[in-house]
Amino acid sequence: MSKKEQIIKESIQLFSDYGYEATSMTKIAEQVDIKKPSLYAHFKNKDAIFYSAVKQVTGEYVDFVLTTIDQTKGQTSKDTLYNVLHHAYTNEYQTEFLGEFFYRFVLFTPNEVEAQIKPLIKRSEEKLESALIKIVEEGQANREIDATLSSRIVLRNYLFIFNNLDVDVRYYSLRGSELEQYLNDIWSVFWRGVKN
Amino acid sequence: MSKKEQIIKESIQLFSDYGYEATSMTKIAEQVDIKKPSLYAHFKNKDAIFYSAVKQVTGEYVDFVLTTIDQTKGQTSKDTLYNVLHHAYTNEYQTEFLGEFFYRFVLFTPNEVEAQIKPLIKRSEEKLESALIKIVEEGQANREIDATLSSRIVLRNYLFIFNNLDVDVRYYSLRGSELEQYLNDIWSVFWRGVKN
DNA sequence: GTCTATATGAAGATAGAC
DNA sequence: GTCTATCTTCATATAGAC
Repeated sequence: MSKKEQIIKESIQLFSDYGYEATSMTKIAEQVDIKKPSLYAHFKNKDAIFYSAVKQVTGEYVDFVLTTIDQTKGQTSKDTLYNVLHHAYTNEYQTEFLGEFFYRFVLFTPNEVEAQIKPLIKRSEEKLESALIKIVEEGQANREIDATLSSRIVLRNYLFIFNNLDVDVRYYSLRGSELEQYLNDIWSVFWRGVKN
Repeated sequence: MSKKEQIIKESIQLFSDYGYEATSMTKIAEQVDIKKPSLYAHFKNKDAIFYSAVKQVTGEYVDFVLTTIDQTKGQTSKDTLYNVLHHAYTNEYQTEFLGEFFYRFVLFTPNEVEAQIKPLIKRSEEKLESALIKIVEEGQANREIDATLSSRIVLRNYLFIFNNLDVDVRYYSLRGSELEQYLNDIWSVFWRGVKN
């Protein structure tokens, strides 16, 4: 791994744990075992490191979810929707790493970099939504999902869970069987609410 | 309003908008129109201001919701649950002010003050949950809500919406009829999922 | 309680040698 | 590319006069 890649990797972890302001260039330099001024040989400034970190995380996040969707296709829509959700929340990489960073900065973007990173996040959301709406519409065509509900409402409710479950997982430190229980409690009411 | 109360009031707004680290003592002093060192006549340090701010916001938040529950009682459980949710999200004080602060620091507590404020937040949640579980159980006794679902599952789903709708409202800047639509989309699927 | 002046430290960033 | 040394700015916080 190049020094530049190392810097991005370690800064993702630090930004995740401490937030933007509380992550100093000194801390980043320590993590990659160089001195602070050497960082400026790789990046123009702190904002540039942050931007690269966001770009990498949003990219990995989209790839992760799209791959999961691909791998779970060919099942019923119910199973696909459930498995995508389940896989996203029982995969350690997603829950311990991507999610923490992603949601921290989606929800509370530092003012200095807001204009730069909002488009990155918006594009990643659009990609996921267009993949998921297809599954919902297939489910309605199959009569698995109530077709009197608009696909927009079903998708909105699914995304509401998909996006916000992360908040609860993090807040209650849900893991293992507790997480499994929580996920099923939320899923079961959702499915009762949309099934045909 | 005393100077001390003014400091708390203005600091809530600043912490809300900029976060903990990015809110400086200088900014707080400017907002209340005194010089920075004068702040230290009222509070020991920045953490103490933050603690007072959290204490006030969590107190007001609990009062707001409990008052809403009281005012909407005597209706069906369905109406009470819906109205509590609706009132919380169409009240400007809640959406523009309490929510922003509350969720910012519930989700991402600054490390310096985490140990002090976690108990404040936990207590406020417990109060709300014990008020809401009663309404759910009444609804099950009335046969409005499916009694084969445990009250814990129903409450969990309701709180999931109640707490996390805020995240979406803020993220998508939902207001007026858009907010109303969003809220109804989420509520309608929830209610289909739990009703008898 | 409020101020001016100041201490102390750490932040982001640069200059320039190697 | 990496370093030491340094600049500048701004942070929290205190001393002590009024």
